[in-house]
Amino acid sequence: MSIISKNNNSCSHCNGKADIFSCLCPTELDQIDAKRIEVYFKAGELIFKQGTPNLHFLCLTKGKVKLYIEGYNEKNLIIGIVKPIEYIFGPGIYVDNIHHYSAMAIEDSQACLVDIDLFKKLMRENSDFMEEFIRKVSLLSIINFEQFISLTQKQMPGRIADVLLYLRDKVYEANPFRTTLSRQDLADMSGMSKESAIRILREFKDEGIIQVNGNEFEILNSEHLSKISQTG
Amino acid sequence: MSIISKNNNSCSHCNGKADIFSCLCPTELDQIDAKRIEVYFKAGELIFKQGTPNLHFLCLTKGKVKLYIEGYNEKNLIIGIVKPIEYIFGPGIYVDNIHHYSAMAIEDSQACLVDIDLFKKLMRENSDFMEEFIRKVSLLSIINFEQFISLTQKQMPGRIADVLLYLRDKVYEANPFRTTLSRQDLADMSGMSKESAIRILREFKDEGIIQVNGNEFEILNSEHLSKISQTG
DNA sequence: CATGCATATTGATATATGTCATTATCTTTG
DNA sequence: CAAAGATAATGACATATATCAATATGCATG
Repeated sequence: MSIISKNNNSCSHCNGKADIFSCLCPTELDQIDAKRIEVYFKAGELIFKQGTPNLHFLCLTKGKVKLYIEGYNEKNLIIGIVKPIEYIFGPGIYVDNIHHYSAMAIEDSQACLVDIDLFKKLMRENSDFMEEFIRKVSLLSIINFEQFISLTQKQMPGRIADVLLYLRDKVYEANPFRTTLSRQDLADMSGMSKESAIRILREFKDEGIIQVNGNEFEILNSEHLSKISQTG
Repeated sequence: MSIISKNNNSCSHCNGKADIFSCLCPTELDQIDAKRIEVYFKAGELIFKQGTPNLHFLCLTKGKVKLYIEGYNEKNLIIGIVKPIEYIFGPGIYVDNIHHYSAMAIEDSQACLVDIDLFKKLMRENSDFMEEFIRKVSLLSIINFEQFISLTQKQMPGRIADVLLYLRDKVYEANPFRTTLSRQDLADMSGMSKESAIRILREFKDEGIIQVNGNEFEILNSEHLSKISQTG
């Protein structure tokens, strides 16, 4: 991981896409610009680990990152995949300054790190910015509830369907899509064993609902998949 | 449900226990006092329902309330039990003004309803208050993660153990404790069928880990129960 | 190109958990 | 107090899911 601060890109460059920062005036953006650190991560590299101090607010500008809770018996639960330009920040910021999940690059990635204290200061000074932030936190929480219900009340086919639809609609925004997530990752997203995930994928393939070729997936029958998602 | 506004109690009366409001100055508290509505709910009454507009921030002053997501096939997932003096507010406040879970009194309860717009206004004006609010939201999120891991990675005995420890330590703060939660509720807290919950409780009883008498529970072997919680 | 290592796949089997039917217990109500 | 309705408990059984072992496939490395 290599650190390059203050390169030719600036915060205002990201600003167009990165909604939350559009609440900040130029002076405020400059403060962030002056203190932000730009970091590159290779695919597979750990960005931060659950349990370590949470010192930065992170803005992903390139690549993709998986967020996962490290649970019991070496099992992980992937709670989301982040793509540019989106933010990575944990609930620990205002509680205990500890990361409550881990983040790992699943593609070569680039991120800006903003000092948490500066971030908090701007929040206090700019209530539009603050409200946008709360909106983001709240949205995360709502998405969380959905995954919660999916994992606790649906059977395996429904959960795999949810993962496939999530990847197509929210992560890759394409169909077919090629993923760098392993089968183990797909299992960690749907709360089941790797073998079970593979089996369900094969069933979907046999039924003509999806096409699978290594890491390339294509959803052929969207309606059927949505129905499986709903009937659990 | 009967509504009585502006009774002899005031916000400052609750203030001592209700940390978040201690950030407000008397003038601000008066604004809330002037607009708050005090409501009584009988055990079993619905306080608000998932999907309906979220117009109030709620402060529970008496009784107990269960928060639950209404999922598929009439199945509910209880995400928490609230006791006085704690707050009830959903992530919808800053997103879509919709309740994303339902709330039901499980004991005769009393709550103060504060208009969401006034609440948001105070948040904008008082950044201490705002930070306390975010702290609360974040804490909820962290607790959520824990339940998430419990439900997705532990087997039934571990999940029931978690529920029992939660009730003893966080809800009733007593041992033995008497609950108004039904077996179905306990099942909804641990993501399993009512029958399974009953079975596990009986096993714990047979092994001398707990004592059960109708709705009165006593944890006899705390260490063993914690171990079960940890080994999943 | 061969070798080794990681990942993916498959099948057989064990286990956890849900469902259904039945009985028991408690609570309310007339 | 009896009857009825809810809730709780139990057992038999079906099914979903994990585990384990074996094999296959892809991919990097020398």
